[in-house]
Amino acid sequence: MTEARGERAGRPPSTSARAVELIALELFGEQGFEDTTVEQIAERAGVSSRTFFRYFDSKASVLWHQFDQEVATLRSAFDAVDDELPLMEAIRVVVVGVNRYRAQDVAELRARMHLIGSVPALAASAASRYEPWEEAVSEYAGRRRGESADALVPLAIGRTTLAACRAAFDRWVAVGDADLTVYLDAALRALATGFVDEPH
Amino acid sequence: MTEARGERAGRPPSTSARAVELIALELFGEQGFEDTTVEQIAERAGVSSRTFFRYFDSKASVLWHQFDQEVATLRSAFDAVDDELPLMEAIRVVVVGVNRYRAQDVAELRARMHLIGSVPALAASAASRYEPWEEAVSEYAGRRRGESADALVPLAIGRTTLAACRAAFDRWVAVGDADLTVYLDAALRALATGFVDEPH
DNA sequence: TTGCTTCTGTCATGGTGTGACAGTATCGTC
DNA sequence: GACGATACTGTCACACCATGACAGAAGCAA
Repeated sequence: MTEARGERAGRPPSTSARAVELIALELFGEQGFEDTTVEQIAERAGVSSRTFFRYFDSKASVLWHQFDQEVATLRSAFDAVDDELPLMEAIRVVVVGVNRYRAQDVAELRARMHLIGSVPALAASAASRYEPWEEAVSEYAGRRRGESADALVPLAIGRTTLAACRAAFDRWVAVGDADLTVYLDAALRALATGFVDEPH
Repeated sequence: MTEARGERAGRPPSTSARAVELIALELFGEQGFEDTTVEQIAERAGVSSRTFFRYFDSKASVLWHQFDQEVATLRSAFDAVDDELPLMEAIRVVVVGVNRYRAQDVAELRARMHLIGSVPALAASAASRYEPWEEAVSEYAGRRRGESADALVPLAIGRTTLAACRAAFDRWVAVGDADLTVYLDAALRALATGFVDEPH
């Protein structure tokens, strides 16, 4: 009978996932990912390490907290895109559009992507984190092509789209002379042409 | 001065990486990857768990022992391929050719790929293991296009080629009604066309 | 036998991640 | 204000992975 709850109940959380995330990013930047223990993060956040693992599944999960939420954005963008566009063009428009980060977030994004790219343990965790993102693309491709998202080509489209975007991210982190969207657009255009040898 | 060694020296190994690998695969099949401890593998192999970690970097590394050696095969195949072929066609020919596994190895390959696809910890380890494979493709693409392998497009070609192959592998493991090379060929042909919507 | 080399086991240790359980802080209700 | 329900927290114990240090074992060559 006590179903409908007004606002909240029980003891309020000591902190928030976002706050812990920022502390973790700070420590990772100071002394590296491997040399930072969960206990250090928890201590600076004012909680026990046991509580850290209630906020995040693993030490690596901290880096993906923001990203996980962006998959929903991606899905809704696919729902809104014009289906008159050729398939790969629609995907490019959606992906580039979703990645127009606000200027204030660029520094944090860059730090995060740099860590993911340079720390083996984080690169390893990437695969499972990117999976929902890939699936969103595969499902759109399947819908457009009238097949299951599990079919070979939709699956390949999801995977290769992510692969092209990761290449763009890596180049952007390494060079960074232009906006991220420029790199993404170039990589996805190349993918859509099948990487033809440009006649010069 | 004791440089040139005849055959061998020192205490001979108790076992071999290959023998430990087969034991591990057996145990993983029986009771799953997570529920198999390194100590169990080592015990059945007649060594201590410390010695296991001298044979393999980690528990997951066992699954990649064979794969690591195939990258050399891939590289030499790229050296031998006809450069007159269009770039993506050459890549397809090389990759499909390298994957013509002998019939006797198919069962083991399938078991391995199934584990890699279904166990999160193994999927996570995949990224770092595939990296040299991707690089081999990127280097060939860079050579053919007259750019660095680190440039955006060669990097994207390496990553997307692997992504397409992984899609083929997954479908082959799930369905498996035809030869692996059929799936690889189809995925790489689709990639080379930029996933155009087939007119029917 | 001696010395060198290579592989091995034992021991100790640090770190991740989880289950069990009790404690604490807030709610709504009487 | 006392009460129970709820949600979060800390402490404790534990299994497992992975690594460094060190000594012992087993082969070769002189």
